[in-house]
Amino acid sequence: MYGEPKRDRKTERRERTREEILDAAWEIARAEGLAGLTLRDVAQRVGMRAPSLYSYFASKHAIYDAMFAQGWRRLLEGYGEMPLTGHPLADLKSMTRYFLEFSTADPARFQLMNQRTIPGFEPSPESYALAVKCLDLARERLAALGLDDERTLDLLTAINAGLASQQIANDPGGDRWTRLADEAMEMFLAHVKNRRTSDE
Amino acid sequence: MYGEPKRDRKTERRERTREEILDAAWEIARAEGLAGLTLRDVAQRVGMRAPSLYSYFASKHAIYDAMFAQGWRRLLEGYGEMPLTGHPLADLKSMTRYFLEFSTADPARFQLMNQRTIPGFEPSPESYALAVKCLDLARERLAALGLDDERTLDLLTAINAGLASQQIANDPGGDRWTRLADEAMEMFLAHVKNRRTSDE
DNA sequence: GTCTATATTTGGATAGAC
DNA sequence: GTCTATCCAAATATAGAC
Repeated sequence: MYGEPKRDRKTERRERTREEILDAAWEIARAEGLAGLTLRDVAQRVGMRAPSLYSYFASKHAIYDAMFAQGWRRLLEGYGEMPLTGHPLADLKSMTRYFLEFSTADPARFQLMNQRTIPGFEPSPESYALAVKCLDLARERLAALGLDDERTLDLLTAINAGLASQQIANDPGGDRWTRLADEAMEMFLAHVKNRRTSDE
Repeated sequence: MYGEPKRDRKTERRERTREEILDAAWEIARAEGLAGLTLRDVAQRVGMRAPSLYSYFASKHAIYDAMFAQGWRRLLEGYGEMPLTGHPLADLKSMTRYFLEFSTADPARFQLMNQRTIPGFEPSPESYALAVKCLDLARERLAALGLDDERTLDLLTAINAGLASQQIANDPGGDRWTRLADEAMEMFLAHVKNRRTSDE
């Protein structure tokens, strides 16, 4: 009896290869479009043949699913590490700016995370849970600013998604919509503040 | 010399068939997803074989292009026929509501018109001109309400696109975001009015 | 775990008869 | 203008050797 080894080198190696494959998939999605992803191309980029990928992922959709999870996990981490001030307007601006940078930096990723465009693909419950967790964090952050109802959160996500999607579709690489981020947050905050006072 | 016939029956018939084909294409896009469109399926639905479609459209992308044009033409007509009151808030609400109904009624159409999701597809200049014309109309309408700068228009399109895209992606068939339309327009109008007075 | 070979399906597009 | 026949290419996925 030796007990459990502290690290499972085999599992680690496997996990590294899985990430290599995902990195390659992202590169191809960025270059060819999300729907232009093919297993042959992914395999070639990691120096394999297409069938070998099946040792790491059960299907092409499983790769999309892992990418979906990776995207949301990264955004969640980014939000988690963001320094906040407690000043509503400043924090809203920071979060929106971060979301827009994250989104426009990789339109294919935005498409996978936020739009339903690959026929037949639906994220697994585990992957979807990460998206939910990310929204939960946003909800907490809003609540910390004194904004705690669901409608407010939905309005905010619509504004942010709209800015990102217009930027990506109609001015890729530019800043025609991303530069409206601060103004949009001023508008949003003034609105929700005003609504609260007029409720009293 | 008989002069020109008033109607070219051949051209008319051809045009009718083209529209039949497009109708079929829309049905399939709605059922299978925009990217799930195939020439075989389209042909079958109009009672043809796939190669026969090439008498009407030069390629699959040409079909997408015609669909793109059709979508924007219809939205343009809808906006054109809309009765307006001259009251900014009421008119903004009407236009946004109309856009959201139009968009959520056919997610595949929204995807084709507003997102860049089909690898390799770009609308022809003539088709794109319709999208521009539609935006021009929105610009005029805003100007008639006293809102005449580009930033304001961009902010409005972002809000509307965001509401539609969130509704379609995260609550298809529901009204979680579309029901925010009126509130969003109140927020938007209050903001642009306030900006003008604080400019003076 | 990776490969070759291949099954299987599919889809866009063309040639040429009728 | 529609068809049959076919091309050509691509893509996912599996079987089985090494």
